[in-house]
Amino acid sequence: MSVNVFDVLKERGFIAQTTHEDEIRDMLGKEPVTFYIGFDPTADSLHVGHFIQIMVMMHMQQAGHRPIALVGGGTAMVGDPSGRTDMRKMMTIDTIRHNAESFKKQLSRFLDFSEGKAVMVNNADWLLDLNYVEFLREIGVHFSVNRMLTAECFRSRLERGLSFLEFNYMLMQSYDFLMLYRKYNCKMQLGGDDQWSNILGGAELIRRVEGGSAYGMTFTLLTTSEGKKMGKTEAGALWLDPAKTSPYDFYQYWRNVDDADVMKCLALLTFLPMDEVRRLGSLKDEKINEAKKVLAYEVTKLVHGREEADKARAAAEALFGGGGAGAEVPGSTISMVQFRENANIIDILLLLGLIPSKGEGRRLIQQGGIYVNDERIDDIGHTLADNDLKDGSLMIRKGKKVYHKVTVKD
RNA sequence: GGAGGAGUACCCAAGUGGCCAAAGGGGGCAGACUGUAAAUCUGUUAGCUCAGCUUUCGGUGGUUCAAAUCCACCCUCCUCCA
Repeated sequence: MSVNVFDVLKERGFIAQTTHEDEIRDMLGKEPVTFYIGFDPTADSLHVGHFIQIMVMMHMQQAGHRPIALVGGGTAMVGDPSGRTDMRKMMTIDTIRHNAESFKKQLSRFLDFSEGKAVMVNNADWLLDLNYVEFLREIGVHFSVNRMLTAECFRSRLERGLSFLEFNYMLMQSYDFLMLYRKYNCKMQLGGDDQWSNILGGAELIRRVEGGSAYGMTFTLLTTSEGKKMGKTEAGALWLDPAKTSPYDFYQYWRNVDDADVMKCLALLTFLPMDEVRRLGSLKDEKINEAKKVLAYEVTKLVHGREEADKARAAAEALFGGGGAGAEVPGSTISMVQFRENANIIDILLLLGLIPSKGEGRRLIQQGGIYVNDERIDDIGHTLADNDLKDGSLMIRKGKKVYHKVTVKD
């Protein structure tokens, strides 16, 4: 092994906390290591927050280590209190099962699961059949409530309330680590920095029960320079599922990150060499737009593939760069009948889902935020006519950045 | 189980009979300025058949010409006691 993956992760800014920095570095440098990261299926798609963990797994796999992707079909039944200020809604078993399937599909796109190079497990397989008393006697005995309560993730919740259900989450996750240690000789657990206490719990459990050495490492959460969580949009999270967040929107999200966050995102979310990352990240003023284009393209390519990334980039250039009459511009197709029945500008905006209510539409127009074929609409009673169509389509723009191409077919 | 306290729009939070579709802040959206950035400034932020009407202040019912505001019951959360 030429370059130690630990150094790579460190240089790129992934690592937040480690249990034993030197030992971990040594181990990763001299032998293939089996490690795991857990993903609780709380939604039907992974999002960008998960993607950073996936990046880590890819880096590790490339360095010859073996990732275990754990889908938390069992732990999702309980809900992780870490990083939450309020109680989670309990999820139904069917929902969790469905989500777990989606997670599996998405994860298998990023890692090579052939020939045992990576493993996918679901902790429902061992958690759901546990016997309560046995579990308490075998595992529960090793946990000190006093100590757990001093953990940051519980302390914040003591003020707002913490159910016994959630309190057990740490034990379940610790048990996962123990199971994987026994079954796969899994020696490391990685995760987001909010997982630190849970990871420590597992590493300590293994040391106590098995006398073995287990390690943990956490990664920076993706936050903006102002400390806000990244990957959140008004519509919710930035999903990896193209049906939930279109590749175009995904591209645009990264195209529009703050100047201050460009370098961090390039390091964490692309495989570009660090020299290049540093070069792009140090660009100033409007030059930094080049870096943002690279970022948007590279991340979209990783998540959605080259073809989708090309399309997203072409659409962006057509719309913002005044380039060719964009082919892959986001939009929708309606029938001639629909077009004529909704000729009123507000009706068509509503039909296209660009506004949530007519009141919103009136406001937008009154404030000059709606354009049809690049002409500002200033009358809330404006109606579209057939000759607004150019080659059977027209372009509606809302604000500065939201483009929607309407194609009308018979 | 007992004693107190609280539940207001996307979030925080003011409002304790009419002047309340509800102050202020945050967030969002739009405009100006710009680099598809940030900061700043301005407007806006329940719905509709929009200078009028309808629905909204945990829920249900009541008092009143008039209720977010008063009364009754219920639900949820918090604190202290057991």
